[in-house]
Amino acid sequence: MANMLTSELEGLLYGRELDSPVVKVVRALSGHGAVSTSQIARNTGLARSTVSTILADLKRSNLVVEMETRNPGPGRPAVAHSLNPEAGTCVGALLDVDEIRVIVADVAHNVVADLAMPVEREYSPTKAARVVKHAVDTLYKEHSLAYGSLIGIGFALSAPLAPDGRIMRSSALHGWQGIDFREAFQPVLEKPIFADSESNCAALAEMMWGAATGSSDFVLLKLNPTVSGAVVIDGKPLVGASGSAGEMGHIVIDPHGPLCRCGNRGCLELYCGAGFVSRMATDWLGRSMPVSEIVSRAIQGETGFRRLLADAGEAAGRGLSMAGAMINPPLFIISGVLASAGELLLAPLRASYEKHSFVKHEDVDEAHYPVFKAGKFLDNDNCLGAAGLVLRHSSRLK
Amino acid sequence: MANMLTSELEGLLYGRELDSPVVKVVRALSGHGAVSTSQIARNTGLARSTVSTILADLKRSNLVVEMETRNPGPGRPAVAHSLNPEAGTCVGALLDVDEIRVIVADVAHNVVADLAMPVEREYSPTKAARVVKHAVDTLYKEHSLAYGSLIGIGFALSAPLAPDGRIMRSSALHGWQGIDFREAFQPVLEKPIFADSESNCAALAEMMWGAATGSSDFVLLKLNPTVSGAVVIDGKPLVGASGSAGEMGHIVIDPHGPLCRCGNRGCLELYCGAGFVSRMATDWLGRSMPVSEIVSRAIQGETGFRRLLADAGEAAGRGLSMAGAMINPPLFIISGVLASAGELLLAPLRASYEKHSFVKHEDVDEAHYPVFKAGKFLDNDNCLGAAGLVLRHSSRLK
DNA sequence: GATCATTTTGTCATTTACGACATAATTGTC
DNA sequence: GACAATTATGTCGTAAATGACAAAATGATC
Repeated sequence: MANMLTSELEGLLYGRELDSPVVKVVRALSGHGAVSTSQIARNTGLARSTVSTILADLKRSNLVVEMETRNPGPGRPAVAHSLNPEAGTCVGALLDVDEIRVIVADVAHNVVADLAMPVEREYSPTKAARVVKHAVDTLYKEHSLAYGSLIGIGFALSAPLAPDGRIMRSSALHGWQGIDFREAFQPVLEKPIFADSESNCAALAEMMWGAATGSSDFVLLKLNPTVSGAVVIDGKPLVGASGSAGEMGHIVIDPHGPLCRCGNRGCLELYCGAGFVSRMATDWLGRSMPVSEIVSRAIQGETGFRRLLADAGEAAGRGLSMAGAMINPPLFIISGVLASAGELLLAPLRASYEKHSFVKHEDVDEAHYPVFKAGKFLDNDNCLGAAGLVLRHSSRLK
Repeated sequence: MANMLTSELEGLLYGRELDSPVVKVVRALSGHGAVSTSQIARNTGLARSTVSTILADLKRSNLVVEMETRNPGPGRPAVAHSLNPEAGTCVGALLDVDEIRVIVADVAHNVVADLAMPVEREYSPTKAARVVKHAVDTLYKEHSLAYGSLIGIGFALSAPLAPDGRIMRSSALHGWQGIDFREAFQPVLEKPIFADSESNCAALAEMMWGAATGSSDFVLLKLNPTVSGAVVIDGKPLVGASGSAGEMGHIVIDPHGPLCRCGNRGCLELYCGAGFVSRMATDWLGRSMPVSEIVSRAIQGETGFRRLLADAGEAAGRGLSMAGAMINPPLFIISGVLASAGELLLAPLRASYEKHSFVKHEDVDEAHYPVFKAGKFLDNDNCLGAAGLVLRHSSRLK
């Protein structure tokens, strides 16, 4: 049964244009939880009648189920639709420096299973493919899921992926340069695969279910030990000529600054990454302290730690002011560990952005001035987004 | 006769969706000179049959004419199509600080007439509309063109224009903040009007007829007394929340640097604008010298002037490395007065970009590394692009 | 010089998305 | 409780874009 549904779903999703009406509708459904026909029509720009017939097809195939909802205002109450969780499962896999993490989600994007595996550094693509395959097999067996229900696997890569599907050099995935991702992973996994950079996946997660819901243009900045980011234009994360769009952590803000792991001097990462905060804390305390503890101490009111976060926010704001000048997005999402500090980070960040920006707050009315928000996901944004690639099936491995 | 054609053209162009097949075809035709049916199909992504029928319509209305061409390889020779220059005229108008410039071009984008008028600073929108109207009337009379053949007027603004059509504060067009561009200009001109920022128009010109022909993703940097720029993604120049996307001249590269006219410190403009070059030359010579002369002296081999241009290139490269990190475009176009120095500017610029970039040349193969080119238009790029808005009719005043 | 491969072009039946209409289900008001 | 107002939904004819087919016009090959 589930198998039949899955093959139908595959037929409906793949083999189609990347922006065909069907895909748009599924995309809209995969975003918000329960949506009515007319809402989908408004969101996608399609005609109501088109959405209506498509939904009828999807319901006939049991891929979409109805849910009853209340309407606040007058008028006929809307029928809420959502993807049938039983229709299939997706996998999201993160390939990080020293860790491979796999999550299983149903079509409605509820996380069903989660498995993080440490791996020795400098692992090979072949190794990675085998590890993922094994993890998926294990998880499906453990949770008694049918492997046939798996409709696709999305990958979040800690390396740039060029538009042609080739992996570019990165410090995280060593020796992968020049490898064709599809060729390396497709044979082992025997399912449709999708991939994007780790930070683009994170942006996708925030756009579909997080702080950027409903926004199609925003810039994401992730403040972890490494600082990365993504630029989303018109609902699509920018890829770039070599797949490295959004790498804001390595904007050089001081050519005479300290040396960065990337080989340049004075990269933004050195001034607003989690590494900066923990290094400063160590200097101050004489001992090391986990970043999460630094943040919670700051929240509890310890001024020293607050100042550290403010300094990081100041630098981040300066970095984002550059994005503001070039891209001028209506929304900035700040995520990563440091973002859990909330306003302690955001307030100085906003002030610094304003200070270093060309467009001042008074130059424009409120509606035209960018909004700064903390991200919703702190831990598994990239895995979640990778799973999201499958249903959204926006990625570059056809 | 011309009038009949024009009204037909208007009917075909306006009243349609902004990306309807007809508009796409006209757009393709307005770009390259002579294109075959199948080439248009490939460029636009439309089916050959669609293009075929549309072209038939356009030919019947005399808006498109055939030209014979040779084919190099085997196969049936292609029939080249191009817009009929007699079908109508477009106007491009630049509203600058102390100058209003108007050009008239035919539908094939040959410039028919050109008129630059100095105006006193801080002129009002009403004044501007009247001046443009008067200039257009004069030019059409002088060149014995029928006013009825005018199908639309495009404006290049020296101010940000928000997506909703409202003008934001700028140092060039004083007191225009909050004005609805359409409301202010439409009544006076009685023709379809279009508008975009000056630098976005310049980018459009480079994309349609200049150094970025065929590219749909690139970053433009204009090195004039003011330094501006544009970011083109997917064939569309970014607008931004308040219309100030691409304002790269005011990225702060040194928070403790000298004060900039915009009120910040250490903006990029101060290190790579034409103002920087002329200021340094004045210091050195003890007298002022026009930038154009500085450039030609440098070309003739005078090392002092060469060094000045190299310094500007160095700074520009550093600025562009930030665009590289965020956007990672495959192409950078450098235009403005300084770009006439050619490799004297570009060589140090490339070196500096490479030095300050995260993605090094050796990290990727040639195909994934960005190309740096000088722009094709030095003087009237913005006017030309403004006229281009009309046929492309991509702009935000519906 | 005939044949093949190649590329372009136009036509036509099929598919597809849309706009218009009619209908359904609720809230608020008199 | 009836009626207007409002909003959502489904159906159907129409317009439009497409894919498949057939034909045309060349260069290359034997």
